[in-house]
Amino acid sequence: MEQCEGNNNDVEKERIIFDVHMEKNQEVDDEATLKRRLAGPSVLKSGQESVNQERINEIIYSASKGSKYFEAEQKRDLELRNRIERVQQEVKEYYRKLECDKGFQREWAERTDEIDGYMQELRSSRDLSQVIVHVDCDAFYASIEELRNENLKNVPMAVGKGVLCTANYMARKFGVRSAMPEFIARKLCPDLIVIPLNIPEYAKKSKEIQDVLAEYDQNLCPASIDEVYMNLTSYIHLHELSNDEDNIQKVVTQIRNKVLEVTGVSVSCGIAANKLLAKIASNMKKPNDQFFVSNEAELIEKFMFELPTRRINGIGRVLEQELLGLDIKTCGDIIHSRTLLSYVFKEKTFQNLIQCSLGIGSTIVQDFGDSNRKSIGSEITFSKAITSGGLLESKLQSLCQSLADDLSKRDLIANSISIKIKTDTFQVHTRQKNLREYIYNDTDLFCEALKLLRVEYPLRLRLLGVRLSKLTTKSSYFACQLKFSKQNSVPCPVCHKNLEDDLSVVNQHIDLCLNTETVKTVINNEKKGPPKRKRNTIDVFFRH
DNA sequence: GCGGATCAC
DNA sequence: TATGGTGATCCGC
Repeated sequence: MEQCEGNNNDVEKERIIFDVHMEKNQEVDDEATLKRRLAGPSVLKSGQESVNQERINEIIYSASKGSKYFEAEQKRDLELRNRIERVQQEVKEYYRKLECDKGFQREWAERTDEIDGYMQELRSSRDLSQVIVHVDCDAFYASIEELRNENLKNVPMAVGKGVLCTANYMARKFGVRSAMPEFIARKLCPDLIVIPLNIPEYAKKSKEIQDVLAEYDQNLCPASIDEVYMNLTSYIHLHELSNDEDNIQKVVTQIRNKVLEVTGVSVSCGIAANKLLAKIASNMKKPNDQFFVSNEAELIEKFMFELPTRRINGIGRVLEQELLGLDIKTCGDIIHSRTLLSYVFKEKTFQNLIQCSLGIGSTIVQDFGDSNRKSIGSEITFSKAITSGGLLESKLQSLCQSLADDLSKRDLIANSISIKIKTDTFQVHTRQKNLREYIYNDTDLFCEALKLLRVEYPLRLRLLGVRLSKLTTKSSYFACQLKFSKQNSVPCPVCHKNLEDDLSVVNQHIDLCLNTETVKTVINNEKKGPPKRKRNTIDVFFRH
């Protein structure tokens, strides 16, 4: 009973804090959240420390006002704020029940115990034995363009077409950022030089960088064109280096110097015991520097405690706002409000929040390459909205053609197709269909995509896309074929007819037969691939 | 299974 | 005047 009263006092305190927070929230200017939204997702990127964010947001806001994009964003912002308000009302109700509803008090206390048990399990599963480094190239595309043309080094410059992909640090001082439309960037920085994309160059440089890094870890895991995870544990062992911070820092400094020397690109590194922490760490000291996170559990949790939620990979603008609506700013706040959050969010989201806030993450650094691919697609934005009809359908056809090329390059066939459309009011829709047959050539893609598209007429589109999923490789089919092969004749696994043992003959025949359930089953059995990586989930939760 | 929404880069 | 392309995942229905 005593404990129960203690809890009640705590609840009372929480409720008062929350009410004060809600009152403060009411005072926030209605346009403030929209201004932040329009400022884009990369506001907290490095190189922005010295800019006057308020002023920049004001310029972006007035430059956007009146456009269809603006109106669409305004609508989304309103929906988000309504959602947040609904959750806040829910929370008020929880606090009300906590004050007077004995049954709910008990449930809440039990839930808290359960969560604490879950956290203990998570903590005991912590693997702190690995030395993992996240390598992140600084302003990657921009730094490559500077290597290609030295004159660009001393001027504000960005890379992209219509929308910017990245900006050099000089441009960032003006508030120019990735994902920003060019015309707004020019308002912020009239002298901005904008360079068109040279993706093949960037891919080449990316490979060069990976080649240097591979000397330290052969199994390195590229996370994107400009990011790599590596595991230095073996390297340190092999070179009989001691495992202390000093030594690790030295090795990473050496790696960064080597990358810079060989490729001309500066990188930032995060060093930690898992990928989650390493990723956060590489962002702590950008550009051209490194940050070390201890591998002692206590220090890790201390590090996470003060960390703003947004720094976690996977917590974006929306979830950040939703959390702020509950007065949650840091990972420490997440842990503190854990019971409430277990009511507010779904199981997956909740567990992820708790895990991340404890600084627990995967230690698996392994490149699955293309074998893990779930979908492949192609989409295009039109310079002017296109209405239903021949022109739109010819655009669809060329999308299907390029997609078919991609498929054949990767030896893939697909069992599901979807189209994506964005109307001239920036509303996005997808239409998906599972197929009875595997498809891969442009004609079949176009035929299926066209059916999905025509249903939606009449349309006025600013974007059209096609995406394929339920993929498998043609070669997995070859493997299946070999299994069945005999000396000089091969039975077709579909119709069991004996075929001449000649690759092209068999291939042609099976292409024709590929639409039967039999083959689909065999192919799926052959496929399977590496086991799916699972999060450390413990299902003590939400058994009902 | 489908469609919308969110997220990363 | 004007706001990208590719891929993944989660959630509600």
